[in-house]
Amino acid sequence: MDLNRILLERFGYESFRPGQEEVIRHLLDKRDTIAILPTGMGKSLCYQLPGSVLEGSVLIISPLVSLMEDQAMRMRQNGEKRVVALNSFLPYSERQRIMGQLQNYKFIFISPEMLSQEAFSRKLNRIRLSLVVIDEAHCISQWGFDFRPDYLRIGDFLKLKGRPPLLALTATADEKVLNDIQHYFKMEKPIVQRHSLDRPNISYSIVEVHSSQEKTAWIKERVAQTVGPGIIYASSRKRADELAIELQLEGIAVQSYHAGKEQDDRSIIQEQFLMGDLEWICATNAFGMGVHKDDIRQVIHDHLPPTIAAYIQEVGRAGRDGQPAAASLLYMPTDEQTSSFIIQSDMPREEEIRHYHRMIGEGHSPGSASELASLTETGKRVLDYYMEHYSLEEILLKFHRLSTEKNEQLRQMVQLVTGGLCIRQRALSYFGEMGGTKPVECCSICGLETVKWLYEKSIKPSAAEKFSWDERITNLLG
DNA sequence: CGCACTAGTTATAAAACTAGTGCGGTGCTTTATT
Repeated sequence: MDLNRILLERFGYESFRPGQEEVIRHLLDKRDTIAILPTGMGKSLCYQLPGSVLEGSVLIISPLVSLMEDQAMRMRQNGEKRVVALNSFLPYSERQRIMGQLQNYKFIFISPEMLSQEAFSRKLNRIRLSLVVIDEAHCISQWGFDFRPDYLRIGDFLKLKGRPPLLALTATADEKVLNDIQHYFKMEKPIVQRHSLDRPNISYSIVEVHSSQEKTAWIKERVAQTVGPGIIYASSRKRADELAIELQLEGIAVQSYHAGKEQDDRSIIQEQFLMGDLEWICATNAFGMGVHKDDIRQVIHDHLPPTIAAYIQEVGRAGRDGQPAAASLLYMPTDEQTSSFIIQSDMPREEEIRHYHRMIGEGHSPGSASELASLTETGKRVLDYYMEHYSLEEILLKFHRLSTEKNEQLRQMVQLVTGGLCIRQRALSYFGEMGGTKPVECCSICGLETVKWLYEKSIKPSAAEKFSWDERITNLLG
């Protein structure tokens, strides 16, 4: 098949980006494929092209409603009209209508939760699928086990005999994430298409301080003196708000972003950041997925991310245009305990698990049993999944392992920060890469010259060049 | 677990201690007996 001709005729591109053609060929050969490609390397083409030549529909499982809406909108803008994002944003009647004629859509975006619904998966089983895509597939590791158990149920759905090839897409995957993807999505001898995670234009630095006031002062000075746009990652919503206010008082165009804000506000803030109306964003880890902004110059961490994979993912949002970018992480020794607490806090404790299990065994309804066992709503739904699949002893063992794993991952992150080794090399070796040539501005361990470009604040674009408010709202509404 | 904040303590007054308290991330889905 002449893929280059199809690429030009249907998509208008002269040539493939690195990795794309290989992934597409694997899929056309009916092989399960895991593609680790940096964001902005045209991941969506990897399923759009095969989808357009194969018979049947492409099912794309996406972690966020906003992400699927965004991608569906882009596809429609590019002329593909047979695309639909099925989610709770749609009125019930509309959803029913779409479900009734599902086979007429070429590209169907859904969440893992939607896939778990009987009515929907039955419908889906009756139509012909040419390809199943799991976008941002690392979410299985990040969320599946203790937060969004429906990620684990995707595998149950895919068990069906004669399913089409499966494509798992992600930008960052360490060995554990790769194993989780293969195992829980029940992939068969998948081909792994990798692209190096090294980003030579990003320089890393670790800044050791002794209090959060010192962190605040450092951030204020840094943001005042150096170029944006940038993202500041904080560990709590409160801290993100607090930093945003501090910086606003300095006259910086900045807003905070976290899950405690209204969805509409979140969309507008993200859009303003993309358009350049906001120079900085102070955010929790809620910010990032689906943010297509190439010119982010800095990422600052006010806290310790829970894993190296999460850290590299957040840092990787800088410098996608290939121009120099700086990643700075502020660290004080007590940060380890704070991070440790956060990652352990939502996991059900052994006593709660035993209690819940006993109450269900005695015939209490899941609702009342979870209340009696003082479980959170999330904890309950997670346990419900495990109780459908495992015995009590197996569940306890699984949670024990999960907890140990989380601590170990955090320990590795601490090691990256305090170990005194080259940060780039240490991070790359964590992903099993040897590390290529060392850039001049590598990291604070290797020694950074005064990074001059950081202090060359450019003139801001005039307001006239930007979109008007009305246009922006129209864009938001798609 | 650690941090920020509050209330209570001291004792011829105000600020400085101490003990106690609350808080800490990520998202999907809700179609029914009133």
